[in-house]
Amino acid sequence: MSFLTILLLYYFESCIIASMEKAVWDVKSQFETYKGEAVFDAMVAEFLLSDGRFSPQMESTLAQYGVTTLPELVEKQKERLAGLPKLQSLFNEIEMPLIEVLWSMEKTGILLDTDRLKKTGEEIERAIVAAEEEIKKEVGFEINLNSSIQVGNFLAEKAGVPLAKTKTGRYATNENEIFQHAEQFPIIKKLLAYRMLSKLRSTYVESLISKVDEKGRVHTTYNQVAVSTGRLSSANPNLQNIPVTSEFGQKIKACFTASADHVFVSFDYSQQELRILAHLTGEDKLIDAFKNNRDVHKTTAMLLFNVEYDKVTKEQRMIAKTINFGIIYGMSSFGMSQTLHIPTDEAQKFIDTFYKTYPKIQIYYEGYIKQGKIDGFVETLLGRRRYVYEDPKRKFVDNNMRRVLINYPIQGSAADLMRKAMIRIYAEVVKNNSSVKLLLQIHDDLVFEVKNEKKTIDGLIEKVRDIMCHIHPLAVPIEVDVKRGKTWGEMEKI
DNA sequence: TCGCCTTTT
DNA sequence: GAGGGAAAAGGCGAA
Repeated sequence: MSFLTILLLYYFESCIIASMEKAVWDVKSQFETYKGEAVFDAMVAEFLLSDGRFSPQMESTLAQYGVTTLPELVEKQKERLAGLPKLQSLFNEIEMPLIEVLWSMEKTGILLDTDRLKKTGEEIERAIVAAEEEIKKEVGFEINLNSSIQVGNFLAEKAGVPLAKTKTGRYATNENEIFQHAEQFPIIKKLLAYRMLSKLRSTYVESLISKVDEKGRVHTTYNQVAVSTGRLSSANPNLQNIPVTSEFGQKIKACFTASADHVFVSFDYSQQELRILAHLTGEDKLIDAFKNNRDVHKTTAMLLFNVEYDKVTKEQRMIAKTINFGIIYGMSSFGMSQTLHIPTDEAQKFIDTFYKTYPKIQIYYEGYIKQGKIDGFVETLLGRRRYVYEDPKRKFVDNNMRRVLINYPIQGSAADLMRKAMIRIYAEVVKNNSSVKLLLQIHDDLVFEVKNEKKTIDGLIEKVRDIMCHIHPLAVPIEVDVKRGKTWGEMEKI
C-alpha cells in the first residue's frame, strides 16, 4: 500500500467517523437518549468558540452561522475547530468527556435529612420571630423588613442614619453600607441578623426541602457553558453556595448526610489559584514559598512589611491576604480601600509595594495584556480562550476589561485542571466502582460518597489525591486537603 | 422584569 | 470626575 493510499484511507475513515457523529444541542439534558452513541455537542462547542459574553443559545447560534439545522452548524463548527488545534483538543479531551461525568453526578444526587432540616428550620423561625418583634417595636409602624425601600426610608428619614444612595436614587442598605453605623444605631445589628436568618430560611431551608426526590436525595443541575472562565455553575438547587460561615449555616450543611454505611470524603485544592499565579508568572519568591510549604499570605506580609516570617502579626497577614486575592481579581485601589477600610492612596501604596516585591508578576501581566490586545484573545493553560472585546454600553471599558483579563488565566486555568481531574477520576475511580460516587464539585473542591470501609477509603484517597496533584504539573507542588465526615457540615481533616 | 441584597468560591 | 473585585444563583419587593 502506498503512502498516498494510506493517507486517503485515513481521510475517508475520519470522514465516516465524523459523519456518524450525531449533532446534538445540549447532550447532557438528553443523556439517556444518546448514551453510548457518538455525539457532537454543538452547544458545548459553541461555548469554546464564542466570545464568552453570553451562554450559547441554539436559535441565535444557528442564525449567526447562517444555517437552519444542527448538522449544518456542526459542520461549520468542526471547520473552525480544525483551524484551532488547542481548542479542538480541549473540546475532544475535556469538554465532551465531561458531559457524562456531570450527568452522573446530577443523577446520583445527595441525601438530605429533611427531618433534621425541618427542625433546624424551626429553630431559625423562632430566631426570626424574636428579631422581627424587637425591630418592629423600635420602628413603631408596620414595615416589611424584606423591602429594602421601606427599610432604607426608615433608617435614613426616621432613624437619622446617614445613608448613601444607590445608582437609581434609593437609599443603599446593603451590609457594607450600614454596618459602619452599627455602633451608633443598634437597630442595624438586629436588622442584619434578621436578614441573615431570613436568607437562610427562604433560600436554604424551604427551597431545599421542596427539591427532595422520593429517595430523599436532591439533584442539582450543573451548567458547563455558563461561566467564561470555565468554571461550572450549579442550579435548582445551587449546591455551590450552601452557607459555611454562620452557626446556622453549618447546621444546614450538616443536613446533607451520607447514606447508610457510607461517609463523605472531600478533596480540596489548597491555594490553587495562587499556585497557578506563581506558575504563570515564574515569580521566584512565590515559587519558593510554595516549594518550602510556607504560609503564602504570611510570606507576602513578610516581604510587604519587611519583617521576619515569624514576626508577622495577624493584621499584617490579613492585609497581605486581601492583597494576594485582590491581585488575582485585578482589584483597584478603591476596591481594596473598601475591603480594608483605609484611604485609597494607602491602598494604592500597598499595591505598588506588592508589585515591587514580586516584580515578575508585574512583568508577566504587562506582556500578557499587550499580547491579548495584539491577538484579540487571551488563553488559559489548556488553551481556553477569552476574546478581548469592548462593550459600547459601558463607559470604562479598558479598566473593566483589564480586570476581567487579569483574573482570566488564573481562574480559568484552575477550572481547566479541575475539569481534567474530574474526567480521569470518573474513568479510573468512579465509573465501574459501586463503592464510590462523585456527588459535588464546588470549584476547587470535590465531594464523594464512599462505602465506609477502611480499604475503600484509603484506596480512594491515594488515587484521587494522586490524580488531582499530578493532572498538570506546575512550577510549584500542588496540594490537596482531604476531609471526611458523616455529614457535609461536620467534615474533619485527615 | 428589574433592582437590591446575600450566599459561595 | 465618575466608578471601580472576578463569577455565579436566587429570593423578594416594586412596578
